[in-house]
Amino acid sequence: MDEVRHRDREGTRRRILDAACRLFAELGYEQVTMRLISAEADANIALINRYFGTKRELFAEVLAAQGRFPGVLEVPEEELPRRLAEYVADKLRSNQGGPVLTALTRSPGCPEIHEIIKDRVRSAILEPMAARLPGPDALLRATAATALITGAGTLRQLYGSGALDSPDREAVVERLTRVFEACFAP
Amino acid sequence: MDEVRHRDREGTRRRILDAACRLFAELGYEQVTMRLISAEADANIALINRYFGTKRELFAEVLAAQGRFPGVLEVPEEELPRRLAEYVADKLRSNQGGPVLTALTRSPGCPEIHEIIKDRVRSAILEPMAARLPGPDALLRATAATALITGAGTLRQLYGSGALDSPDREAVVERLTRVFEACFAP
DNA sequence: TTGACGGGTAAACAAGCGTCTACTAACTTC
DNA sequence: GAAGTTAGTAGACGCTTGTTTACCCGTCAA
Repeated sequence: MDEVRHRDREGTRRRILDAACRLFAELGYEQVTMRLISAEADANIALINRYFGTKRELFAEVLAAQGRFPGVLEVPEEELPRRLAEYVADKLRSNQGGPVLTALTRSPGCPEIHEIIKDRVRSAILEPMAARLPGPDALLRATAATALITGAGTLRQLYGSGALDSPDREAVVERLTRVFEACFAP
Repeated sequence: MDEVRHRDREGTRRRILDAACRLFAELGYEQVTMRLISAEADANIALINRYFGTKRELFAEVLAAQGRFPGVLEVPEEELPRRLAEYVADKLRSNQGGPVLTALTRSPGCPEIHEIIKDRVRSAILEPMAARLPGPDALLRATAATALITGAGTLRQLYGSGALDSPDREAVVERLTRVFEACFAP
């Protein structure tokens, strides 16, 4: 029997936004369909367009709802390389980067959301990271580190629990720490 | 008026394969349609399926036709970091990696070709590179370097001629060289 | 009680995709 | 010259996509 559905505009809107966030973060933009979101949010498809406009706009709102690079950067500068290394080794291990990183590793090359990803990566990752690096070429060094994170995510999604974490975790973290240090060194 | 078309099976097959290679290398898998390939190759769509089966199989044949990581690895070990740095700074500057690298930077997260990319990246990049690295953890170190190349390609495609090459090229090459050295160091 | 407002729903829409079928016409073989 | 083989073509097929339309019906003010 059909449950009587509550008439709860804000609640429904939030359920849709949460579902979209989860799905985009797991599958990327193109693999997520409106029908998949509606099923996950237990809401009618038409409501997605009614509340958010187009799929593109919904995606933009999901990314905008994300904060800056999650807490990883809030650390003294000398600990940053190790912290990022652990992030790559652990967080990426469970495919649990946020929607911004997922957009970089699963949905690049989709022209529809090119500008959105571009702006969000800059404001959520590149610029905060560059701001923490003293000395010249801060943006270049932040870009190198971001490239490493991005590429690691791509390979991780390709090979699952292979390669990057098949030896003991400590060896991986140690290696990545040195690489990040090379990215940041003046 | 319509030119009389030669009946040239091998020629047509090659035109299709070349066009597909060019397009896949520029746009990635999903953005390339069968109709786009047929137009670029100036051949009828049905012929693509006739000669290559499915789009997926055509893509696999394009990747298989590519050699190993193009000549970049054929260099003494101590010159490898700088060589890769120049490759990333220059070759990626013009979006001219081959179809294999493009698949990594524009078409990851497409389940349809997951296995194809996986196998090809391993055999064309990871394993040849690991084979050139003496000492333990060769695969891990090759993976780190590949992650850097991949991520650099992704960011490059995102920001165009920005970030990674906005300062003088020499600074970029110098920086990347150090990072690759950190990837390869025992 | 009535009437409008608005959240929710089902169904259809147009467009694009990969793929396939039926046909034409050029070359080869006898 | 007739018959058969085969490269090439046009068009449609079935499916999925994002998006929109037309319609319900609970809620609440008058």
